[in-house]
Amino acid sequence: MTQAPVEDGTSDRYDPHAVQDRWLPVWDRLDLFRAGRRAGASKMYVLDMFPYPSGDLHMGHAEAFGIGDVVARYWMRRGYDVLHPIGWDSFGLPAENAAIKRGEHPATWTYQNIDTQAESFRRYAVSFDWSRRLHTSDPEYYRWTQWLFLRFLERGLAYRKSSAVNWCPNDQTVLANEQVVGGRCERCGAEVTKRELTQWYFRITEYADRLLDDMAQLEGRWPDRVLLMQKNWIGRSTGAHVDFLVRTADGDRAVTVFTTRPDTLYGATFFVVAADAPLAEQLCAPAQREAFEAYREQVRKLSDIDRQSTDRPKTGVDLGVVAVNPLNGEELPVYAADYVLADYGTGAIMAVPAHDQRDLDFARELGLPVRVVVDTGEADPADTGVATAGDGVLVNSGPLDGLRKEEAIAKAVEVLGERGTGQSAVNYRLRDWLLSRQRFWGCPIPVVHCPSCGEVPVPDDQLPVRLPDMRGADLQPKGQSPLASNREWVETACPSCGGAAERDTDTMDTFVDSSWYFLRYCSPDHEGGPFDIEKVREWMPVAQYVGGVEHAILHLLYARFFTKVLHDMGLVEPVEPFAALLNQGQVILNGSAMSKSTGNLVELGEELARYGVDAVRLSMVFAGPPEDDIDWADVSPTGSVKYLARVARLAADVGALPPSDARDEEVDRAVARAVDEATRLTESHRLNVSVARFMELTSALRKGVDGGAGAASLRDGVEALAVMLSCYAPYTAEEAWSRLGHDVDAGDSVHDATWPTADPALLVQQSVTCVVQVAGKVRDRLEVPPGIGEDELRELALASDAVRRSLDGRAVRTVVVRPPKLVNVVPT
RNA sequence: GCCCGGGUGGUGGAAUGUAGACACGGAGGGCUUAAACCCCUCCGCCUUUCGAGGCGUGCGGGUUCGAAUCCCGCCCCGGGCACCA
Repeated sequence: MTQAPVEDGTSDRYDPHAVQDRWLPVWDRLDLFRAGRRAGASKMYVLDMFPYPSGDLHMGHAEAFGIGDVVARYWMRRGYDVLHPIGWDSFGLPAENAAIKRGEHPATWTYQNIDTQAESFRRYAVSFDWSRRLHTSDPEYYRWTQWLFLRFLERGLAYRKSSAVNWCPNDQTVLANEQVVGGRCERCGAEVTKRELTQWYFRITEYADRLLDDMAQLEGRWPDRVLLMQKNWIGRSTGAHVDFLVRTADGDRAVTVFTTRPDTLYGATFFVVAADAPLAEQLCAPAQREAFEAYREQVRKLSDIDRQSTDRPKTGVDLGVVAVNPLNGEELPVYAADYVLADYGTGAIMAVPAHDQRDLDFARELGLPVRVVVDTGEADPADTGVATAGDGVLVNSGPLDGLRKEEAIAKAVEVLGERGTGQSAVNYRLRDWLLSRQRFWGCPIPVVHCPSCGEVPVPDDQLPVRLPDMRGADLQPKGQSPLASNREWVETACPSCGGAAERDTDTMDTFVDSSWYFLRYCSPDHEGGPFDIEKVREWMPVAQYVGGVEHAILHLLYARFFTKVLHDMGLVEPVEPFAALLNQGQVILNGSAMSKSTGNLVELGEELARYGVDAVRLSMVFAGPPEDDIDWADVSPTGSVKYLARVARLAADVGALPPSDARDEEVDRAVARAVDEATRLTESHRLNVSVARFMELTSALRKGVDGGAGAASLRDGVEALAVMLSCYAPYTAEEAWSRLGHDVDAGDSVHDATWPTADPALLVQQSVTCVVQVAGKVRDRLEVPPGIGEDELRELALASDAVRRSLDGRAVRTVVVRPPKLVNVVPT
């Protein structure tokens, strides 16, 4: 598989593997990337989303960490004290599943993979500060995950409730809303079903407003689409809570609904309760009980996917009771239906078929009346089947008649308020974060269930609640955590009364672990708390976060939530953890995602063996903008190898030139231009264009060498190139640096060098190409001084032969002059 | 269905008043006993008297002296949400 080194036929060979073998041990010894090395320098935190240890690194890691490394190294070269840590998100389902399959312990599998990945990262030459390495499955780490959980519990932000939850029948565990994608389990793809279970939640909904409003700080620094996805996911809608009185067999009962359209209250012609909500059962008249239960059974059998399919006809059942409209006293029939969701709003709605499509569909299905109360100028929904949701003038609405929609909403809320039957309200699509999992390989929930004291938190000084070893035990998922079968572990003394009690047997969602790891990196060995507040103050927030868009509404939302809670606890200063975010694209192959199961796969290890680390890294960034997907079938690592060999050859040639002070203005200008542009381009993450500038500079320097240009200029130019390239292709840059005569072994590494600066005087061009257009078409090009005046340029342009020829005798109407770059001559 | 993002040579992609930088790929040439490596030239489409001319950034309009870029309407591709009242 390994290709013979590229023979360049001239003075020097460039063998990428030999270069790697030469410099890697030297770098290890020089310890170049430890945060805090540059005392007094400004601090900068550059972070890559930490990996999950499944097998060795793959092409996706190479892309993401390659980009992150360019960013980190760039700021190091710019003189910043950069924190660029690495760790592993090492709890989680895949470890457990793999372990079950291989009959191994999850820890064995996990830590073996971590070691493999760590060694691969080292060879891939990512500029990590290895002294801060952490694993979320270490007791030293999860002790503090538990500590944080207890703080959330104290603040009422962690709680247990019984509810219909997402259940993955394959993984045999509950899932958070965020982990259900299109009705399927995010991990395994199985269809998710519902189960009524008592589970632990984080009250993330309490932070919904701040999660939404603080996004203003992130605008322009996070990708727009991530902000938009979070905004839609939180889904704030404003409207009103309205209290209806429902006449049940057991007497009258107030039932509140949420609506965004209180203005349409007079158009309500029926009332609907979610069939699977406890409320439906409570309201149901005895005579209808049998029909209701049959319907509810039918609903429960539906999978989420079927239930959510949009073109399914609306179904429901009459509950045999009526709800009283608080505005006009009208009695409305009450239905149970599955198009109303139990866990959004209050699980009950007032139905206004004329102005809501879903209500209209239901009304037409069951032959219920449709009453227009907002005249929008459109045809009657009862005839067309199309509800009118737009603005208009209120009709058939008593005191609201004649008002426009917005006015009517305000008026309706006012009237409801006066009568004490409603008020304005805000509702969110966001649900609380279900964090408990019925699986083994996770952070134990530090709570004890005591028959007399109830839920008792484990005292801080008894943390961590260690995950028992359970080597050899059956970890097969069976619907409750395997921990439950370990009686020795489960049975414990109540921390409060000392009586016999049982540990909570669930473990936490791994997204809890990853919601604060970036804080732990600031002081990874801290023992007095999850992190050293002072160190966090020094480094946070993360200046540049790099990771995939797949975490747009999972990890990124949770980490933002955690940071806000910790801010409220006075532990963290910023309210946002990640000041800037870069979403790198995916590496795909022949148009589709790489996947082991379909065999559509390129192994990173093989590519590295074939082309070398630098060529793979360079190909990744040169292929296109960082945020775009890369189809590996379209890239040419061979081209990258050739380019890197050119650089090494150039450095050898220039390094061999006899010492001289001779300069060359043309070379100096080319270098200054490249430095100036590459600086801006790297800083704005336009890495592919930056590489193009390096290639141009390389060609210019080659031309200089072959043409006998001044040695001092050539030497400065290759040094500048080596330093800039060191962020992109660290091995080759070091090799070039060494060939220029730097004693790397003695500590003079290119990775400790300073990013070059461009002399502004050299950036001023002596002449500029001015484009001369006639009627907007380019007819001539003139070389003019950059400071040329408008009048002078106009005359010069009008005197051009090409312009005269093109005008062909026509008179000139106007001349647009934009010195020094453009003249547009407009004929009549 | 609703909400985003995007359509530029054979390919990946550059370009905010010169469309196609930089590459990949292709053609031709140099070096070589030969090949590889390396170096040079050319490659959007059409016409051409070789001077140049016409057409071109998904399609159709518009604004402007000037539009790949801004606006309107379509078409296609990708992504997010999906009975959220």
